[in-house]
Amino acid sequence: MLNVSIYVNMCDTYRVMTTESSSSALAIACCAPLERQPLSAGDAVSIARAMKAMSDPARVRLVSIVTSSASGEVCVCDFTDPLGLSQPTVSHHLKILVDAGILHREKRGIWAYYSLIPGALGSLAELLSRV
Amino acid sequence: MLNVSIYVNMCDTYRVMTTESSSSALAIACCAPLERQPLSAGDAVSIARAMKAMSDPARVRLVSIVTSSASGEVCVCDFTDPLGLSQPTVSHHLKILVDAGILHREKRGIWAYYSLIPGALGSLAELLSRV
DNA sequence: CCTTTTCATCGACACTCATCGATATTGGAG
DNA sequence: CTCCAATATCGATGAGTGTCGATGAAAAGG
Repeated sequence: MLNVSIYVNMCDTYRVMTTESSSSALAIACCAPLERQPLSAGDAVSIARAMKAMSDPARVRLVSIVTSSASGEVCVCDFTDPLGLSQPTVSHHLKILVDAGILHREKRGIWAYYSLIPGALGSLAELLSRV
Repeated sequence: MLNVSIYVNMCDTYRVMTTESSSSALAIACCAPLERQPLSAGDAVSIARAMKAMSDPARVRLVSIVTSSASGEVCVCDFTDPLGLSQPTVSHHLKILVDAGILHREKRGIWAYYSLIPGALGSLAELLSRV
């Protein structure tokens, strides 16, 4: 299917004019030249996906509880009470954080222990600097 | 209304036991002590809100186009074509980025110029390090 | 075997959000 | 003042998401 843009502005007309002939029209146009190549659509999706993992207050607190733990390992039952959320909801958020590569899950006996993947938050911050 | 937790686990029972009497039950429990205080609910909401602003691929690309611009100023008409989105949708995303304190909007004549607020992305990355 | 405990998954619901077309608003040009 | 171009806002809609209760899965113990 063809991607047809309905919204047409004169700004694009100015761009075509300036690249093909004179540059006198640039002064009154709004089009700004690029200094470097913007992020590709794929890179933007990756960055947005990583940010979305930390875009919920419950998940931010989950990560905070892990980083605040002395042992670095926290089991699910330690999350439910301080957050005031049900156990299925906590498990749901933990899964999102694991899928995003932020938390690590290790099952030992009955309990599931969650720990922070080293450098995960750092690489998340580094992604922001690349935008 | 009273907040009643339906989900009850023995882990909490262990915690009460250890704080009130001996600590022999701690070894078999899953409860981990805290090294420092986790983020408050309010702080978590603030951080999550900031992250949500960058949790959409279109908004990530919008910011990237601004930072890639030689002049540092980009008008709306420069956003629509590379993103393949309609003009109302682009305006919608730009408003979210402005409200989040990431972009600055300046209306000059017919056009609206958007520029990056200095240090906005840096403080966003700094927020992550505080989790 | 059966029971208990922890945790994940499922199904459903309400709510939010990204997107668009239509319309309003603003500012320049004639 | 009238027309037009650029942008913001509105209303609607379909997709996504957070939340929960109910249920399933797995492990430990009797």
